Amino acid sequence: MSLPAPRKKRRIHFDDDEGPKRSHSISSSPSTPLQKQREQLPIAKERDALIREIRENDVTILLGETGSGKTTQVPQYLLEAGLAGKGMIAVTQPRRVAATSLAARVAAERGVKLGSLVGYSVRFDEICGADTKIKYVSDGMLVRELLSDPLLSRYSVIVLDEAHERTLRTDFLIANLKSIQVKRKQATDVKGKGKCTSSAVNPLKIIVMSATLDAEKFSRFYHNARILYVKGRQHPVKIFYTAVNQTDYVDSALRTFFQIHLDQPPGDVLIFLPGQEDIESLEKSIKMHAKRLPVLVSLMYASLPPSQQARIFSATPPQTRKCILATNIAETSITIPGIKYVIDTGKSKEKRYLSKDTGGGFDTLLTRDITKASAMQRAGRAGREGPGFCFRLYTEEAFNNLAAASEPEIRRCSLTQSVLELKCLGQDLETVEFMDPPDINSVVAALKTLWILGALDDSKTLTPLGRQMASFPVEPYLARIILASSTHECTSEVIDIVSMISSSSKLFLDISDQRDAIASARSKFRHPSGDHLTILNTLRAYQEMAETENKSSRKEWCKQHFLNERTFTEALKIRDQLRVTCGRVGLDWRASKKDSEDPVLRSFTVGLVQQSALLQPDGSYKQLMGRSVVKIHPGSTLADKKVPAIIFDELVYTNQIYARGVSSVPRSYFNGATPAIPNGS
DNA sequence: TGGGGATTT
Repeated sequence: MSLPAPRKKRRIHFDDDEGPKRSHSISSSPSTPLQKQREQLPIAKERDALIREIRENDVTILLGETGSGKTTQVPQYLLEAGLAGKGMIAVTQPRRVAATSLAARVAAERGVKLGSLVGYSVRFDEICGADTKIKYVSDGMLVRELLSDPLLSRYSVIVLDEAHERTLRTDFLIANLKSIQVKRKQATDVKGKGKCTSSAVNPLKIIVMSATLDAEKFSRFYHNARILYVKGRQHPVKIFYTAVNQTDYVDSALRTFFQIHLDQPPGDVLIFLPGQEDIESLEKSIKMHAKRLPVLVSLMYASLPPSQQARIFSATPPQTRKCILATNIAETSITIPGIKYVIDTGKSKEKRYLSKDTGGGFDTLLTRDITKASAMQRAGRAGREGPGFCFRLYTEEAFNNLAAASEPEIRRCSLTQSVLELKCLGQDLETVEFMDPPDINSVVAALKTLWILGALDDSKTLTPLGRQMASFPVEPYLARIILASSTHECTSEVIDIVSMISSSSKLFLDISDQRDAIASARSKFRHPSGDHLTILNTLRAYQEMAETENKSSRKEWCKQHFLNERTFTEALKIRDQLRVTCGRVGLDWRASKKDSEDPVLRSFTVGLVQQSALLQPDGSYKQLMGRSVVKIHPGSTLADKKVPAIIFDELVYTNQIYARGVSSVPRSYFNGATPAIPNGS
């Protein structure tokens, strides 16, 4: 290791600052009755004013600091005030785990069984009944509901929580709810005059809840809707900045950690870093310098094996300080108890989709400065259980120059799926009023992709094929592959692979210093054509093993092969869902050409025609549709192989443009794969 | 030779 031991004279100097303070709710003592706890929440004082405002206005913006209790209390206030009427109250959340745990909490507060008065609905998991009035839902779930019920008529109030996160799906809902509210108002007016007796369409109330100062923007979008503020309940977090800019944030983090470790009272430390590589490097440095002063180092990032993730929750032994090195997974998704000190490098990795008019576009993954909102969120992690400290490895001036909030996803993501969903609702992304309009190039790229996939015709009209594609809960290109498998009679195999690809957890675990062992453990699954059929082999091996083995041996088998069992369990749920959808659109999911790989690869080529490249005379791969030279990702079974043509699941630009999820196909498969393939170029 | 984080009738 090249990092020198931290020495006194090279201490990093932090300026003391009385500025931004932020922290989180005090967890209530378990002996207090739930009703008492409810009354003590900061929002309880505002109850009557809140109900009055919401009753009088169609849209309300609620700016509530963390710990105010808005997410659990507002729906109950609405219910108690009779504002739900005959309909339901929906509360959207960007993350499924939030939706399920909030529902459980609110059910407990009301003393009812989960799934009766209070329920939740997320993918694969719904606990609701005929008497459910408050329903916590993932934002994606409500988008899907919109496709079958364009007026969302079951709901009388829709609460969009965590709106400041600006997920693609929340923005999609914000835009649609605005026009739904108008339509439902018109329907109610007409009904009131006795001209309509059919449906029971009731007016819709919208409540947008946000934790940052974006409230004005939400208000402007909804005709200057009233903004209500609710204070949070927080422990103070003292913020420190560096006196000068740091050039090496990993080295700065190391020095700062030891300054805390040597000089400061007990308390665990959480260090925010951009990615796995920095985390592993800092882990080595800390361990090397911590010989005499015990430190328990644990790591936290999404692709870390679950068994190692669990370590961050273990109790810290006496006389030891726990130090957690994490990506921004610890910013919102995971709460770690016992943190008193936060070290913030001010960096994170950000994925951004670059649409190219020449091809399918690609994702970039670059280390960037965080936003002010993110910096405040990180600092808040030090004050959950008591007063805390946050050391920012940048100057106060640098903080002041950070962007207030990150760009909404609608300006960073591929819009292919959203355009298809809007087409199903009879709308166009070009004309729908969004809070932040998408980049026109992204819209054009999405339209082009959908046209190439056959979802839209030459006049941008939704085709029957496109409607079928939209009914599958996977990305349009994967839906196209499933539909193509019907022609090639291999839907069974294709659905197996598509389920694995669309699982959110990575199948192949990676531990940097065990790469050789990993490669040999997995070699038996390897298929010569590449990653798609290798995934199929792996799934088949898992299922064969799972038929006879119990839970702990299954876990052991996955560990031996460095595979993530969560990927299999999630994929099997997705597969069930896809099989049901196949039945609904008239596909036979049992169709199989046993052990014949050609039909499978032919089906994939239909959906991946935009994600393909041809071998050039100089040995490089160049996009079939597009001008970029791409390299096969080192993690692929085809890395370093030269084959005439490849198809791939995605392109990621880091240092080079890498193709991931790669298979080799004959060039002839591209002939007539879709009507859109340019001749001979 | 390399992987921020969510999510889908």
